Amino acid sequence: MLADRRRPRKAFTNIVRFLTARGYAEGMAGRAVYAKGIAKREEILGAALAVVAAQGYRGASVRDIADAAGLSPAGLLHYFGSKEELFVAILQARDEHDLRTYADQDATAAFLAVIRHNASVPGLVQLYAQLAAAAGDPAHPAHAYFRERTALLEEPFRELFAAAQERGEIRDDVDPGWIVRTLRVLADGLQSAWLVDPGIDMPAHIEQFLALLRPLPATAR
Amino acid sequence: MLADRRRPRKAFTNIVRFLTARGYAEGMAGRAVYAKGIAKREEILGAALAVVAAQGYRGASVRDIADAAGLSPAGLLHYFGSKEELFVAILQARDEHDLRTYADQDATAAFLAVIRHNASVPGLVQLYAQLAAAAGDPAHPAHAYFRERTALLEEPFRELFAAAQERGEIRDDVDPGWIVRTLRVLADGLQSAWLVDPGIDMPAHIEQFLALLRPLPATAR
DNA sequence: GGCGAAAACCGAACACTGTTCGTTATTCAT
DNA sequence: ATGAATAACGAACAGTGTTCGGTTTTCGCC
Repeated sequence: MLADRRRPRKAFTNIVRFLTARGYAEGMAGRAVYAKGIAKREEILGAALAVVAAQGYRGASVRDIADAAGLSPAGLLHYFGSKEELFVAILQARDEHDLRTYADQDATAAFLAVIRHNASVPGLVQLYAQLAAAAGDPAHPAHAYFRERTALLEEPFRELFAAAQERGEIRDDVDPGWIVRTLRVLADGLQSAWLVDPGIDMPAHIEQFLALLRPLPATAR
Repeated sequence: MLADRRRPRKAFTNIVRFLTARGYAEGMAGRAVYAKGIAKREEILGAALAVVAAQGYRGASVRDIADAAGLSPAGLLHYFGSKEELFVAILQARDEHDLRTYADQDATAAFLAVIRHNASVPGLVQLYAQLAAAAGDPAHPAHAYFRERTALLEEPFRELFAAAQERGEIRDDVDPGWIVRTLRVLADGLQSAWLVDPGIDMPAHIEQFLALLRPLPATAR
């Protein structure tokens, strides 16, 4: 019953397992089943991201992406039901990659690492920001995606911060749910702002916020 | 030379004056000069917002908006050079309205009042979130708009928070620039998140953040 | 190893998008 | 009342995402 007092580690391994088991990740990758199809699907995702990075979200048409992937528009739509679903699939692939890459790190360290890495892939950030806004429409595929993703990611983070509170590492007069939501909303907003003004130092900004959460110096001095 | 120690009031009056003088507000409202034209321009703005509120951002075509305003698409484009500029003009009109409405209030109170009011106009929030994301593209009209708006609004807020720090009302170990940027980014991100999950209490969330800025109880107890 | 069902893929068409252009009708200062 | 600028339109345009019927390719199974 005594709480584990060691530093939190491998925070996301259970999420990764849950996601892959659920088919959220590359397992049920749409309608691709043949070996060639699976490879092509991956190629399309890469081509789409490259086109977005090169021409921006606005300038990325299905025809452009299909050309870049060596495919006709109709051939592309065979894998992803629509352009919107293709874009969502890119974000899902990114999630899966990030989870696998940072699964064995401390939660906040992984969070900061992702943010730091994002600054090197503006095309992806642009796509994310655009879809996060479009997710406001319940009919948009991104809506369900963001709802699921948020619920899935916030839960373990909440527990981690609650544990950190009990350990006395962060102030105990703030709700862990509020912290997690703030971090998410702050990160999303920062990325949108960073696209407009690349001078913004996203990791430093987040770290400043985390510093605000440190406990009051009542017992410290 | 002694600083005014009263509570901050009428925080935005100078901004309003600056904006209107610059033509940012309804003064240089595009190409409308005749009485009928000015009225029609206003009608289009209202119709566009109504269509967005009713059909969502995605479902709001130029033809729909033109119909709602009793105009042909070409007639509409006479006032606003493009659909994107029309949407930016809606946000500008909103800014102007908000500034006039809350100009005589305390800055943070006005900020919270705007957020609170936004929860009653989801169409407008959706439009704002969408354009804030699109502003990442330097070629998009929203880019220049958001850059100007950010610079214009953050400056006085920064000074207000710096003054509040000197008055000892908020912790002095955080950069006022960071506070202001965080508030903006937090508000923007919250609105996007609220569109996905309307259960979020935006004003309460912001107030929680402001509470974190209150000075440490070093002298208090 | 060839059969056949399913997947992969395409060409052509479709409805719709935002925008341009030439032209006509209306406004309003002089 | 005149005339130059504004207001407004119809028609056309290139481009969009998507659908559909059909052909080619893959690959497990007998």
